[in-house]
Amino acid sequence: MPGERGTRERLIEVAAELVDEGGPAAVTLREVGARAGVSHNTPYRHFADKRDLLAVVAAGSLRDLAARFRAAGGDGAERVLRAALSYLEWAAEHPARFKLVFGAWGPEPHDELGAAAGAATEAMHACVAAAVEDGSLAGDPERVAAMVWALGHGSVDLALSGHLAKRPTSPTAEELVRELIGRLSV
Amino acid sequence: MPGERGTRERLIEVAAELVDEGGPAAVTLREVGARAGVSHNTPYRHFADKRDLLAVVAAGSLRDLAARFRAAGGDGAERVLRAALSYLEWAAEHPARFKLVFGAWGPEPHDELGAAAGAATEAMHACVAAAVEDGSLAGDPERVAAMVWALGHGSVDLALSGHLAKRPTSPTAEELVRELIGRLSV
DNA sequence: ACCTGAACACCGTTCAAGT
DNA sequence: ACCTGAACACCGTTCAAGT
Repeated sequence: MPGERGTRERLIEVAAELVDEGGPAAVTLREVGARAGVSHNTPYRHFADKRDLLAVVAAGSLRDLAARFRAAGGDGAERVLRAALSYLEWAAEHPARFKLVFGAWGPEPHDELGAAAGAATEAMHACVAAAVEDGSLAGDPERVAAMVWALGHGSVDLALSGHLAKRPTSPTAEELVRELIGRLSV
Repeated sequence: MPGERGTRERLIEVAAELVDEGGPAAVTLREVGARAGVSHNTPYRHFADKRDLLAVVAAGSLRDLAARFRAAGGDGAERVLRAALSYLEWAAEHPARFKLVFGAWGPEPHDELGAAAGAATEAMHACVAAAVEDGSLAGDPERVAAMVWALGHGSVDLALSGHLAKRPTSPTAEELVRELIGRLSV
């Protein structure tokens, strides 16, 4: 059948679903197995452990993000703004997965997750480098890219934690990103 | 004895220790009880559940942060910079507690944690409002404060997740904060 | 008021056994 | 190669009972 997929792909799909529904804590291997129609220890046939499964889910989300960056339209500073706004949208669509991606993975690195993070970083840097080159953004490209990324990330994370909207007059994440890029524009 | 403290305070202390050692996952009520010299269900005499205990730990950390903001020396933009840098230091000293404070608390709010977050936000806003008033920072105070907070928070969070230093030439969190405040200065 | 011991339901992980 | 069922150690939470 065309819709058929391997067990491994179904396990990843189901785990992502569970993360979206109730955060990483809601992902139990027993429930993953049940929803995928296999036993609760079948995941060990495809992943080293629970952390590995969650890291693969996170890596997939980061690859989606990188694809959005690459697909951002416009030129120069305008394109950087659109890429940054797509970051906010991505986080708003899957808040729990956003928290998972940037959560506590501990000291030991995970290859696939690290590679996906690197690719997303590169995609954002490419947007910014082009904008600095065509003269619509001013400053060292490395620093500008990191500032946009950090401010966008921080806005979203504070908003999701409920710590940004503590004051009634607090600006939104989108307003912050627009203001920063405005100030970085030549 | 002068060093004596109530069971409740010891439980909070021990839980904070465990968070620092191995993240929220390392905090088991059994280990908290053992280290505090009580049984594993004594915490339920003092806290609604595990989440409540962790939220109280997080609230204490946020009160420390607010105190550092208030204690920041200097004037105007200089004082904002020092407050922001103390945020970076605070996160670097207790990375796991930082992740806990801004972690996933779910939809239902926690009174003490919410109040502590509000107090920290107010302390940062007071620094920025003074700097805008004395003319060393330019812009709407609400927005400037939120930008500094968001960029500082995002830098630290990305650094702790290992996603900031993916490129060899990546700037540090401190460099990003300095550059932002430099650009916001008149 | 504060604490304990036993108990329940649940979870990650392992392993011998099945096809 | 892939999956299952039983088992182990562990955890959050509850509760009757103790002082």
